[in-house]
Amino acid sequence: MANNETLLKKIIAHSKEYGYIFPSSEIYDSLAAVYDYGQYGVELKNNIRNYWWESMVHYHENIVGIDSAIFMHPTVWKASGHTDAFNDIFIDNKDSKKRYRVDLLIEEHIAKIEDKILKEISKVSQKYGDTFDEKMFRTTNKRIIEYQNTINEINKKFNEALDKKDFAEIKKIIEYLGIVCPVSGSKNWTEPRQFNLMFSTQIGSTSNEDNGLIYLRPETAQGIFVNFLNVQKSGRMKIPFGIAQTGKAFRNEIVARQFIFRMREFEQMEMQFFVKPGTELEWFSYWKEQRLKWHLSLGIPSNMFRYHDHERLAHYANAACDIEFNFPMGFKELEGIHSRTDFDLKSHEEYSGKKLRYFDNELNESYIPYVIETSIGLDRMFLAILSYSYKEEKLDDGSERVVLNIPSLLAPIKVAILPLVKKDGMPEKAKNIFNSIKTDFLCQYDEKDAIGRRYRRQDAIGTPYCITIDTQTLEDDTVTIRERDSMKQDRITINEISNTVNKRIKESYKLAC
RNA sequence: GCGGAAGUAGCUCAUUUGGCAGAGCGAUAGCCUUCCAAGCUAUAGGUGGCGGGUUCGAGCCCCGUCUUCCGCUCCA
Repeated sequence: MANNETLLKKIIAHSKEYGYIFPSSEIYDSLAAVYDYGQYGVELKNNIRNYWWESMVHYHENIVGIDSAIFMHPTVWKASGHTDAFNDIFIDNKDSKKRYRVDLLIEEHIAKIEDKILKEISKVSQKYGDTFDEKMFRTTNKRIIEYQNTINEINKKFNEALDKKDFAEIKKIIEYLGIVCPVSGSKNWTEPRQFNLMFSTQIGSTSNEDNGLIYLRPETAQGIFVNFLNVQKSGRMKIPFGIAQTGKAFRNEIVARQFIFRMREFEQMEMQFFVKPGTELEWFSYWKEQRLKWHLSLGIPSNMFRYHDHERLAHYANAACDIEFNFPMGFKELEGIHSRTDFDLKSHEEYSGKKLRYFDNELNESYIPYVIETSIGLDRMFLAILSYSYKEEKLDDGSERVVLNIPSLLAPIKVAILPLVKKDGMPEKAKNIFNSIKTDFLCQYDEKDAIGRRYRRQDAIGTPYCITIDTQTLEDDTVTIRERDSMKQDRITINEISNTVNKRIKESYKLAC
């Protein structure tokens, strides 16, 4: 564990030193849990996004992409459940330092009372056997009626306080009920507090009641759902079909840490797949499998990944699974695959009053499609690639090197062009080569310092191929091509550079569809 | 948000009763070098996180604040 902690630290330091990731607004002491991508970071990030986009949108004729706005009508978030679900009220126990969701504390308390009712019932039902009438008993037994009244009373008071956002009243209820912290056993509570997980801002001219209060989207999925009909009709899409989107999302995390794993501003790559009701679980397992294949296609070993099936499901799902990656902090969620049922479209139908249905010619009827969601964090994928790639190697000659074994398809710089020495016309020759292949790959020219040191520099930023120009190049137009991982060199002609690099990159991954 | 540790050059770290702020690596320019870091010369780079206080004098002591790291509740 200690090793893994230092590994993450090393990756963070390496990212900063070599232009991958910088803390946001660093000269002003940074902004917590916000990061900027540097000159190599942006290339890697773009390459990951492109690979995802091509695998999802270009290689599937029944999946199309969109790019919806970050600003959305505020009602979208009422319909999605975010306005309520992401506005939980928390309370801290001062002794155990534990934080609890107030509604869950109350729920637990109510569950205890319900337990008492059930005990009463089972006691009596054993006595009377088959002739026992539970309904009758519930409505007539004095004790049960009392319990039930208590429950109703708590619910009523709590909901009233919630509606009014009356935090003082909420605290009173908790104190009145004598709820104790399960850990410390004390009733030493802080004031209840609200953590709004959505960022809000003002927009001038919306017509809603809150004076133009709108939110930055906490997920990109809703942009897909509200455009479901637009895309389906304009694209003449037939079920099953998918809509994909990548883009920024924003969440005001209570605790945002672990580098770019959990940021306030992050980027998602989501695909919502619309299917016939009743077929959703088949499609769920299909996409579960497909998405893992996509990860493995990059050549990262399969033991770095694992599935994690959800036991407790979110309000909108009837099946859910994470693909977890073995980050330096351990196995953590990288991608989620959810069977979202018809929750979102149905809810948008209710709130918007617009029919969001699909007419199925085979069945000769219309229905609200069910949805399978694949949702991956781009920044998390970035961190996965980086933490898999970062290696400190001890070489045979006793020296050490730090290398990023980034899958070459995703590497920021693909080719470095290096004159062996800075004289005898080698720099000029090298610049000619640079100019002739710069339209094929992102290249970098470097003539400073000894050749070995330049190789190490390229290793450190993860450049898979180095082309070196030497005396022989001047005689017969051949160069050496050096592989980052093996450090082996081959001699090829200048004309072969593009094809060779292309071929080797293609061989390094299995096309994912 | 709460508790614990830390913050000195781009990076890693020195600088002790409180007395002129330093080194290595890196960077830049040049020299030397014909294939895997650590050859030579020169140069740049610091209001010691920031703000206040104590003191003749603060990087060091005190207070506040910000940021980062480590532990606790949600999520992609």
